[in-house]
Amino acid sequence: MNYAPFLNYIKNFVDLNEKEITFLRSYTNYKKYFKGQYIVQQGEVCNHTNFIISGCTENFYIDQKGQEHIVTFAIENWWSSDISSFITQKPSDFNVKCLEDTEVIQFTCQNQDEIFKNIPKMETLFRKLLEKALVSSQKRIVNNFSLSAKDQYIYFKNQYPNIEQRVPQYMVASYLGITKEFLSKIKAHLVKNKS
Amino acid sequence: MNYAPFLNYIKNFVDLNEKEITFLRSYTNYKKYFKGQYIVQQGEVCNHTNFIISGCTENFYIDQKGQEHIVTFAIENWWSSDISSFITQKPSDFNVKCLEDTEVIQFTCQNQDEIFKNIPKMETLFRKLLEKALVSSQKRIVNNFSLSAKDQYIYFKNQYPNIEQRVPQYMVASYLGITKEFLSKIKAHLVKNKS
DNA sequence: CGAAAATTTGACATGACTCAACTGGAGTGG
DNA sequence: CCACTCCAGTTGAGTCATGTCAAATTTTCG
Repeated sequence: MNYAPFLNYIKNFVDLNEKEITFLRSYTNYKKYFKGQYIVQQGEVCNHTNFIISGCTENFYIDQKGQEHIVTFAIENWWSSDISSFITQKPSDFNVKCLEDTEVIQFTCQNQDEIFKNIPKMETLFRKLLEKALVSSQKRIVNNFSLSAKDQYIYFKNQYPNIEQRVPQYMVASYLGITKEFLSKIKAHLVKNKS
Repeated sequence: MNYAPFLNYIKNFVDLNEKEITFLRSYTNYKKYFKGQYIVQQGEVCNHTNFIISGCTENFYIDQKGQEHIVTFAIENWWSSDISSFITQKPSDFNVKCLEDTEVIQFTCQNQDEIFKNIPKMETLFRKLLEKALVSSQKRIVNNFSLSAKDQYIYFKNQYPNIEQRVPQYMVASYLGITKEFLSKIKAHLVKNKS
């Protein structure tokens, strides 16, 4: 079990003393998932928020037509859960699935409340994380408005340079909301006209 | 000046005692804007978060091609600001403009910090609001993936029944990310095939 | 090596956009 | 009260970005 990356991450934002760290440890736990395993399954309640120590997850759903859509990826030092299900404790509309063997630090909804009650700094941290997540979610909507599929792909590559090599291309297409065939054509076009 | 709706709103989530209410009042202020007035202008820092007592605002930006895109509307009991600029205190990419005469309760970034420091319940409230905002932002991305323009329009009408009558149709189109002409055609089609 | 999965390519289809012309109210001023 | 303009909305013809489907090719991995 490998707890240090989690504490290092937190240290970037707030300072915790020994007692707080001990508390935090006792209200979180380590878990290892294997490639292909589901952390959350559509229809089940998402019981944990997960901080990724190593590995990679996708968050996707299946729509009425049976088509799969990837909403987010998450890698080391990111958070992964279905926040909607987690906060309401109602069945999730999404799946969270491991694309690689994945180690996480996780906590339940009740434990999150305990942590926030006992370490208010942690609530401040989470509020700020949520602010940032909201900004980047809005940014994605804005890009959808203004950018062609090609430009959205370029934006994605710049913003998440580490992800493209780790996931198959058809998943990138799904994340961008386009077909795998069309992404393939975009890439062919980029190779021809640039570099 | 009309402060009660703000307190009523807060009372839905947390209980504040007299002292806390007094504190809150002294760290927020009331302001009235007129129809057409800008609360935030693209390029300026968004100094305030605004809670709308009465009226209606739009949050929009102008893209490279000079085209206007509405990102959000806000009406009574909603929050209105450019959160990205507010939290970073950097120039905003968006405009916030009043579509009607609009009364708000507002506070600055520093005052928000003071409020959270002195009334931790308020930070909890904001964390929860941010969670919900993030969920609905993600929901919009998901709808973009799965729904045709027509179905997105239907969804919009159901979710925001109060807004459509208050803003012109071309703004609804902009919010949905489609052209006004196409929305007009969608509506004609809906009238013919249903009702 | 062989099978399955992922990617590429091409022909064709379609949802949504563009542009331009038209309709119909809502002022505004004479 | 009419004539004029302005703005929002409608309609239609043509176009373009992206999707669909199917076949061919490449990569991955047991």
